Amino acid sequence: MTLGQTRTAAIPTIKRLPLYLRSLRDLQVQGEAFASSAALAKELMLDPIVVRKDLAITGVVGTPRRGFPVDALILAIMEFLGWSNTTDAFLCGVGSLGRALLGYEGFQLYGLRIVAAFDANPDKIGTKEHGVKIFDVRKMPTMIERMHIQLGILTVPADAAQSAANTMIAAGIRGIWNFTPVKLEVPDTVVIQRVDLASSLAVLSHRLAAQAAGCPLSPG
Amino acid sequence: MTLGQTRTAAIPTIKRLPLYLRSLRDLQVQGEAFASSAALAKELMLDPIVVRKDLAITGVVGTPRRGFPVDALILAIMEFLGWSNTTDAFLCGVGSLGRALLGYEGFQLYGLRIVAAFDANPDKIGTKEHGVKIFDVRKMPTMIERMHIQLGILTVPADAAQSAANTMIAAGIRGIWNFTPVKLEVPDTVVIQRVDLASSLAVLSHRLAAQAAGCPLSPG
DNA sequence: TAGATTGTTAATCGATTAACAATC
DNA sequence: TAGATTGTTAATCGATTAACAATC
Repeated sequence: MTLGQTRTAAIPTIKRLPLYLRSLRDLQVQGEAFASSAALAKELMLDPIVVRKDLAITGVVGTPRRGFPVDALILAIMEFLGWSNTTDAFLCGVGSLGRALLGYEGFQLYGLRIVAAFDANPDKIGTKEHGVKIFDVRKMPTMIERMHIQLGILTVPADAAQSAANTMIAAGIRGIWNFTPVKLEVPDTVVIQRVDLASSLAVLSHRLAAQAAGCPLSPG
Repeated sequence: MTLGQTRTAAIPTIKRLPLYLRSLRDLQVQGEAFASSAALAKELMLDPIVVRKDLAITGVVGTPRRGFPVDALILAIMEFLGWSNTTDAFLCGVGSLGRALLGYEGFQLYGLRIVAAFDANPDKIGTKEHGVKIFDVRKMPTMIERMHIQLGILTVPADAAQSAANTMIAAGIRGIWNFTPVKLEVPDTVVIQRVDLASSLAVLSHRLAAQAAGCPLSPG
């Protein structure tokens, strides 16, 4: 079944694509034209078979004895992820985490540009943070509509998360990158991706405990 | 095979434990003594079977018709994750992300306390951020040894990541929570857990693209 | 050509889901 | 007791790993 240009891919594969992208960009800077699955696998501590299977979804074919063309692969991965064309996003909640994300310059590599931030605190409204202007959160809906913003970054306190998400969605946001610990209830036309520090720390804590108990686990 | 107190558990299960913890704490505040797998599942949009299987690794048994005892379950999950006793951690790299983590009060719920921060910038050394003192990074090794710190939080720029990790490990750190995009090379006695924003954004981007192409995906 | 590397098809492994007996 | 909910055993599903033919 053909679904337009978007082929369905496994989540683990999609999570690895940015890792390849980073390695490939390093190789590109070093002037390498080709990268073998073995070389990429070694750098990322993966199996070469995983690399070949993952890269297959980009449609780029490698050549035996040489590997995969670096430039073409970078373009194909970015295209696949929709990172070729910059996506404009709004950030809601300029606390310490919100500020940190506004200051993160790496997002441009992922085709993401935070064009405005919003907060309820009058002291913050009208100021700038890392070059991004902070607006009154009450202006967010009209600005989302007017600028056709599709992606929202949610960095408000937990108790304001669901309400802010509702506002975003009502105004037409299609995806929310959720940095709060709240499980948002949203219509299934809206995509939610949560960054869960607690889950990450849980895995670390458990692996530390397992190590201490003398049972070395494989890297997760 | 008994491996001390630590039972081996699936990574997906471990990642879900903090979610249960959060829901259970809410229920505890509401005065609920018992929680059924169905109730927890509904709140977290999971299958009740998943909940029961996950909770089984804590050793807490539920009672038919009532569910699981909330208080006991909270304690058991925290114990399982090693969050009952506070873990002292050092943070290395007080950029915008480092500052954000220093300001995050939620960590105490996860048994984590950042007791000192380190940076190479003389302007930052000697100051405090969110109540945590910032020291010269050159003092980090001796302080790790003296205070028997086991956990390091890495928020330095990418090009300083491997070197800072080496320093931490040489001084006796056993686990690193890695917020840089660098794949660290470490001895396998050291546990690394990476928080990868790019992977998270990749999944979001891909799901948005899939939605746009008219093929709704199940939540990941 | 010989040999290394790709891409694909099959086998394994592990997590999720289903079915159902046990029990309060 | 009847009925709801647990816990376990089996079935399904999907990702990883292995095997190997194709090809430069």
